[in-house]
Amino acid sequence: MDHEFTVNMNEFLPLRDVVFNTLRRAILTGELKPGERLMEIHLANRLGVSRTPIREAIRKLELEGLVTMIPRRGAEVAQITEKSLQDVLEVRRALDALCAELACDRINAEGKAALKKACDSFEEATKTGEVVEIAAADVALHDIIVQATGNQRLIQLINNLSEQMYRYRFEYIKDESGHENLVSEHRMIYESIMKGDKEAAAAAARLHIDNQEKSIIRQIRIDPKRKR
Amino acid sequence: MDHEFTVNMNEFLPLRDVVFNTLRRAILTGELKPGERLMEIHLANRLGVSRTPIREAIRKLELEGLVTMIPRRGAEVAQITEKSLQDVLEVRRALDALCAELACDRINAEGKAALKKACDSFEEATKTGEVVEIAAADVALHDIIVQATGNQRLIQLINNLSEQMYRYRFEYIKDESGHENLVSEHRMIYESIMKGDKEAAAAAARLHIDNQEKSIIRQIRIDPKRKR
DNA sequence: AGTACAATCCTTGTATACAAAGTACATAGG
DNA sequence: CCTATGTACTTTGTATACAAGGATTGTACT
Repeated sequence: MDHEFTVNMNEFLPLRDVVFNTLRRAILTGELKPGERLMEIHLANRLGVSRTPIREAIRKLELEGLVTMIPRRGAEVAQITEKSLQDVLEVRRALDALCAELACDRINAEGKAALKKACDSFEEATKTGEVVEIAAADVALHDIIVQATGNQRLIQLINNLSEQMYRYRFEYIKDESGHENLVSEHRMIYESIMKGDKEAAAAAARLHIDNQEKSIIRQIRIDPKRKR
Repeated sequence: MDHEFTVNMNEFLPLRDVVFNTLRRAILTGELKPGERLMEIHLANRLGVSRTPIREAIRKLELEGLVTMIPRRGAEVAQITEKSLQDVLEVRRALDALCAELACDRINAEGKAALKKACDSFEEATKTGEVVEIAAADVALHDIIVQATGNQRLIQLINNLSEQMYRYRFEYIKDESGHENLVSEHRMIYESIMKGDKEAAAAAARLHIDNQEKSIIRQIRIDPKRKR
């Protein structure tokens, strides 16, 4: 089996961070599959570095929950179970609702302008039907809301939790039938924030996650990637 | 300046994990103070290990937000600002409320029994006035609720966020005047969960955090440890 | 006396060497 | 033929060596 990922030497970062980003990307895009072993020497050879930066990167991936350590056996890419996805989504539902509420209070004029634009861009994107474009527009929109909270810890946590589902983000966007729903959900969140209606914004954010959850769970059931 | 922490060699864990736990504990208890540099060779000598496990432990502390990396200068204990504490508490408020709601649905018979016992134990502890004992009873009670959710990700996140405030946990318990409040807040949460009243449980959990926040912020204002 | 420059030391970043443990395979015995 | 044991190999865990960058201190010159 041959992987195609490679280090990006342009980055002026410690090797451990380059390796960390590289491996994380490979895991999140599915290039490294759940259950696959991460063997230090192989990775070191492939990435052209020594074991030290590899090991340090793995420590971070470990704490992030993307790899599982097995004593004396090393790291492997964490399995994604339906349960673990539901756990993540359950937390995200609460935190996205919190984001929406906080954004109501804290978003400023330029944030509002950006949000309006992002909302329109998303609607445009759905019309093109380009999955990648839609996904990007979706991320951009949510990012504006998250950033508007000004809560660094919250921003970090949401980003981390979102990552856990990156492998499935295209799946639920591919489902064309959900597009009108996505658009109207975004509109709902957008309008609630504009009005400063925290209750409505939180409710809309929760509904948005609920629908994503349904979509993702359906995809998993159809194509159960979890081997064990 | 001399630190007294030492490794616990009884543990049958990789050294990196022993070091990680040791350093984390030292940071959370305030033994290592914000802004203090973590120099690898010194730590290695003090803990009787080589630099490798130290470095790997620091990578995890870095991702956990307990240390800050400065390029070519190494790690130092992360500063705690009032803003960062409020950020943490804002997230905890949402997640504790979520815990309370989920616990309403998911707590089982033995969980209920344990919760009742923990609630009584806490009340007992406040009567003794022993700060350490009160803190332990408080943790035990909250832990039962958190565990009752059965959501591993949520459990992990709450534990991590709680840690960020360990340095202040004694401060707000020392404040004797707040004890009746703490007891009644716990009772409120307990009863709401027993009744399965999610709304009330969530509200009580939020109130509980609100009061802790007030107490902690007051402490910080009195004794502003942040140097910069 | 103050400033600028240089040399040295300290610390991190990275690579490699060595030890221990676990696994797999092969061989021998029942 | 199946099982059990031993040996060799693979891989992690830990230590150490080496290189490079930054900071600090000392000295010389203005």
